[in-house]
Order: sequence, then structure tokens, then C-alpha cells
Amino acid sequence: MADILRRDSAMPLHAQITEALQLQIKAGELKAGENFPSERELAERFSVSRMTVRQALLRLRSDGLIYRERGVGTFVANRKIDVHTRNLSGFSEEMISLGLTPSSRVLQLTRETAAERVAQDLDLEPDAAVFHLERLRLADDEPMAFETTYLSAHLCPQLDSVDLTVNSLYEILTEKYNLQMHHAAESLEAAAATRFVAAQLDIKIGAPVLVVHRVVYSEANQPIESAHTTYRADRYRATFYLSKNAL
Amino acid sequence: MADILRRDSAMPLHAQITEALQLQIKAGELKAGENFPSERELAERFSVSRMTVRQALLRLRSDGLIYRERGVGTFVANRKIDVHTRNLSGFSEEMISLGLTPSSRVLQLTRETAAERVAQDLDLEPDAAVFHLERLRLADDEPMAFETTYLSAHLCPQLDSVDLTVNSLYEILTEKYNLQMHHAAESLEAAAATRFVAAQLDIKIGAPVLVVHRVVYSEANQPIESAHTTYRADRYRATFYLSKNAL
DNA sequence: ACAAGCAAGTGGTCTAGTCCAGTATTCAAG
DNA sequence: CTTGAATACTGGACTAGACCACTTGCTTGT
Repeated sequence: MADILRRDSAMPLHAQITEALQLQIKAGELKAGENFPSERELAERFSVSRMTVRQALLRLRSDGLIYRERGVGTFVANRKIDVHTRNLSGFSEEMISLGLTPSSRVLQLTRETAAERVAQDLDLEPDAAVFHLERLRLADDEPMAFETTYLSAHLCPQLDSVDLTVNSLYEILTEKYNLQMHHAAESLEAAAATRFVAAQLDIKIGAPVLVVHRVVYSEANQPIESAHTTYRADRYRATFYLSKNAL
Repeated sequence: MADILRRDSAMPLHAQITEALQLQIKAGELKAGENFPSERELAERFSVSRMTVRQALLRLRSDGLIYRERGVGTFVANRKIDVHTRNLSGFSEEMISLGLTPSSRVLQLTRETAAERVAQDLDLEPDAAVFHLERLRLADDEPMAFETTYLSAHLCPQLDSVDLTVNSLYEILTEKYNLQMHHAAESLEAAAATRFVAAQLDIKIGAPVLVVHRVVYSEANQPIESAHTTYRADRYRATFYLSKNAL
């Protein structure tokens, strides 16, 4: 066990400890049976104060990797669940993590004034300029979803000059416009495919589809994106991980 | 502002501070504009150490009520989202929070041996005993969902003698069997109503429905419940709050 | 008028302890 | 053999400080 923490690193000690323990758990060095060291033992082993290892352990707990019992100890949780959608990824990232190859067909990318619903989602004046992006999302070259996205034009100028077939929209927003996704509100409902959507997704009119409406926010709670995605019900299932009250 | 913390209370100080600040935010005493006190100021005001108010503030942040910027300060987030499904509530709690009156019609409650899928979900031997519960869930006396629930029989003996039309299943599990829900994995998909479900929900065959499969776990990651809920698409929408990396 | 630099304030990190409330184990008394 | 008390652990809560990186706004010298 390499106990060496880099005290001069940009990464804080508690994050380094979190990472080290994560690795050991994933490598099976710390298994579901009890061999997990106590807070005091870890503090000594890493030569840090107990509060610091505590911070790391609380993080691991809220990530669902361990659980703790007062008076007893800390244990590795034997999760089977994919820690998946809870990480707020976009379509591309999600498909990749499922082992599929994502691609997009851009059907429309125009600059227009925001409709009422969009202005409300993005917290804009009623007639503010937005980009209106319509894409057919494919996985392994099969149509998977039809997506309509609205983005505030003043947050990402010249978005229309970017090749969205290759790059993930979220990558572009992060790297080019320094817009960091922080949290999102999603609502999901079942619906019957309209004629237009059915044609796009190559399914029958009236076939069930999963409609996801998502608004993505920055840390300062500024709305970045409002998206409306219609998935083929036979190819897509949304999965979530819910937790009660982890600190 | 009542700064009085009960130091002899069972509730820890940081939780009391969290609660106090929550109330002030909801009451509008702390608004989205900047008047939020700094950590040091709060520490002095509550007569606690800075680490203690910090714990409260981190909790408020991970709940999405505030956001923080290093070198700048702490701000009230102007959420519009219902802090809702992220709290892992059951059908009853969810309906109540939507202002509807939940009720149930128990269609079946039997003790049987676990099918393969159920045994897998609940981490049981193939032929272990389970309770099989089928309920029609109503909101304001209108059919909303059809739910099939499986529970491991050895975790909640004599479940068949409980009146499930009145009490929430989760309340019973918590109070009677000391089973604390801690986290859950959910998957959602759209489907077309089968004849049986259509009859139960009073909709047409083939109408879109939202099918939610949920496995609920205790803190020690022991599976407690496996549920399969079919919602009327025209009356129900699932909402989620996703966050990236709040500590 | 402007830019550079300084100081004050903020959240983030960390320390080295203390005390408490649970939980196991051990061991002795009944 | 059982019960009960002591003990030695665990995680949870809390303190009173420290230093750092970062932002902002004020001041001062050109």
C-alpha cells in the first residue's frame, strides 16, 4: 500500500485519500467482509488528522461505496448498481458508458427568439435570442432519440459554427464557453409517438416513447440548457440512483 | 432571529443550524440577493466553531438551497425545482407532497416462493419466501398506478395482517420492522398498456404508460423491496434532481 | 486617468485534540 | 450456565485555532 500523499499537490489531501481508498476498493484489497480500517487507524497510516480522513470517508459513503455503523465500524458496500445517471452525463457520455457508439444528425440549428416556455426555463426575457438545435441521436447508427435543445445565445456565441456531429455538446460548452454543468432537473413521462417523431425514429405512429425534459444549471444556478428528448421506448431505459440523506 | 441553539438536544448543533437557515431561506429572510452571512459571522452568531456552521452550509449546498463561491461568498439559490423525488419517498408521500390524497386498493397479498428475477433483486435463494403485494394506487380517488411489490418474508413476518389501505407501506416497514430505506435504484421506461393493466387503470389498451422498476436498499445495502409500478402517462410524470459532485 | 499593488474578506483545507453514545468482548459474580 | 459490569473499541460531534487561494475594492504612485 502506497501511503504516500503528495502534500504539495493541488489536489487536497482528503481527495487524495478518497481516491486511494476508491482504488483499493475497486481492486478488491478492501472487500465486503470487515477489514476496513477505522478512522483513527487511517489517520495514522496517512499521517493526517482524523477530520481529514473523515472527510474522505463521508464522501465515499455519499457515493455509496461504503457504509458506516456507529460503534461498529466501516464496511465496503457490495453495490451491483451502475453508478451511472447520477453523474449527470449527456447523451454521448451515456451511450459510451453503455458500450455504444454515439453519433448525431443535426437537423436544424438556428438562432431565434425564445418562446415563452423556453424563456421561462432559461430565465430569459421573452424575446431574448436563443439557439434552437434539433438533432437525431444515434447509437451504433440506429436512431435512438430525437432531441430539441435550446441554449441562451449570449452564453455561447457562434455556436452555429461548431461541428456538432463530431463533438459532444457538453464538451463544447465546457471547453469553448467555460460553461460547467453542475445540476439538472429532469422530468420523464411516457407518451405516444407523433407522426413527425415516429418518422424520425423509424417507429409506428402511436408507439410508446419516453419523453425527457431537462434543464441544466451551472453552480450559480444559472440555467444553461433546456432540452426535450424523445427516446424510443424499445431501445432506451432511464436509470437513476436515489439516496436518502447522505451528508 | 432566534439564535438559541439547544445544546442539550438530541439533534446535533449542525443539524439545528441547517434547520434554522432553511427556515430563514424559506421565509424569505435570506433572499437571493447577497445578504448571506459568512461562515465566520454565522459561527459567532450561533456561538459555535466555524467547522460546525460549515457542516450545516455544506448540507444546504448539497440540498441545492445555496451555492458558494470561494473568495466571494455564499448565496441563496433561487430554485424553482421541487426538491422532491430526490428524497426517495414512496407513492403516498409523493402524492401528499403534490397536494393529492393517496389511497390504495389491495388486489392481492400472498406469500409465495420468489421467482428468479425477484430473488435476484432481493438477493435471496431461488425458493425463498416472499410477500407478493399488488395494489391499485389512487390519487384523489382516481386510478394513478398499478403496483406489484415483492418483499422478503423473513424481513417482515406477518405483513399479511396489516391494513395497507390506510398505512403507507414505508411507514409500516420503518415503524414495525425497523427497516430504514436508505437508497434505491430505479429504472424508467415507456410502454404500451396491456389489457390487464389497461382495465385496472381505466385506460385504453395500448395507451402509453410509464413503467418504473425500483429496488430499495437499507444503509447496509441489503435489498428491502422490489417494486414494479405502472403509471398512467396522462396523469403522472416522474421528476428528478441530478447533481454532479456536491460533497 | 490609469494601472499596480495592497489589504480585507471569503470559502477551502487542515490540525490536534476533547467528549459522547453507541457496540462488542471479556470476565467475574451469582 | 447465565447475567451483568467493566473495558476497549467504533463513529459522531465539536472546538479553537492555523494557513492558503481567491476575489474585490480601495489606495497610491505614475
